[in-house]
Amino acid sequence: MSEFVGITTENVIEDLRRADVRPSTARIHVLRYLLTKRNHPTIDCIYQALKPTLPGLSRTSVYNTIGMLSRAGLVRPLSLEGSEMRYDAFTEDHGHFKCESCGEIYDIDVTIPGDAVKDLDGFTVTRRDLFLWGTCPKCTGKKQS
Amino acid sequence: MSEFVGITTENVIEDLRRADVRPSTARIHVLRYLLTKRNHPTIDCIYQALKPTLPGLSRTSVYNTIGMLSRAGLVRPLSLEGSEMRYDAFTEDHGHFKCESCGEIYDIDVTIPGDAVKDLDGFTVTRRDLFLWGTCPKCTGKKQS
DNA sequence: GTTAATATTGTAATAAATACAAACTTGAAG
DNA sequence: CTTCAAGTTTGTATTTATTACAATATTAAC
Repeated sequence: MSEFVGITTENVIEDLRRADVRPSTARIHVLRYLLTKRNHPTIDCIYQALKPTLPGLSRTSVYNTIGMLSRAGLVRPLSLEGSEMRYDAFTEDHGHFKCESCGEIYDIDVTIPGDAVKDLDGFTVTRRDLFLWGTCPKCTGKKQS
Repeated sequence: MSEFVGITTENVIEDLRRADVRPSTARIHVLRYLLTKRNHPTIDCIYQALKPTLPGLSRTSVYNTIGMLSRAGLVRPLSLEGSEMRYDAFTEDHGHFKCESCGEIYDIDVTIPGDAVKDLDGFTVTRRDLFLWGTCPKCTGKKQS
């Protein structure tokens, strides 16, 4: 059924249960969407994508669902531009690159050594993100040709 | 005149001229505000703070001014939450910590080694930011007492 | 001072996010 | 199977950040 091996509806329900989130229809579909398409969608992206499958879906529901999934730690919000929030089902530590030409967002591997961040005595860090902006290879290629 | 040594109105005008930005009243006041108070204000903070001094100031002007200063590289926008953009006159490479308890934003020293970010062949990076979220020492203290 | 170029104002429009009450689901207990 | 209470979802209304734009004002070179 799933486009990707290992991400079946059953798996998604399992994920939800493990995080103590009741596996309702909306939640299953939203999380499944985020896990299969890993394109950092906005609320509206998710809404538009799921509308055909779930005709009764409302934008507010997507907000609620995403809020629930974020609180449960299954999804992490990222604020790259300040206007439209984006969401990522991939919660392991990694960075994000936003191409200023095409708008595409890429996950990037980051290993920040402990001594890179100084003078943080007394601070408790619960979440971190390295954001990079610039031009992606695709767009660099286009400009040159 | 200035609350801080070294940031006089003349200095600010100099900064603007060097960046090829005409030193108009609004621009001088906004940049001077950002350079002296380094509190990552929102557009509305700046507007409210400067209103008494510049009675005719409009919110739109602050947007325009900040837009100009950003394009000129004198100010850098940071998106920490996705709803309200924040701005920083400090454009050297550094990170940001947002306290989830009191909302305060702290500048943090960061030295990210070249090899910390992998697989970025072909990407041109023009801007980067390490964001940290968590609890600041002040709030940690409050909770314990 | 005049003039042309540039900045600013203020209103109106757009769009994201939240609040909330009414309607609907869900799943366990009788 | 039916009922009930708890939890979800909907859809409208509201709030708030941001942008668009035309009218007005300011700036700086001549």
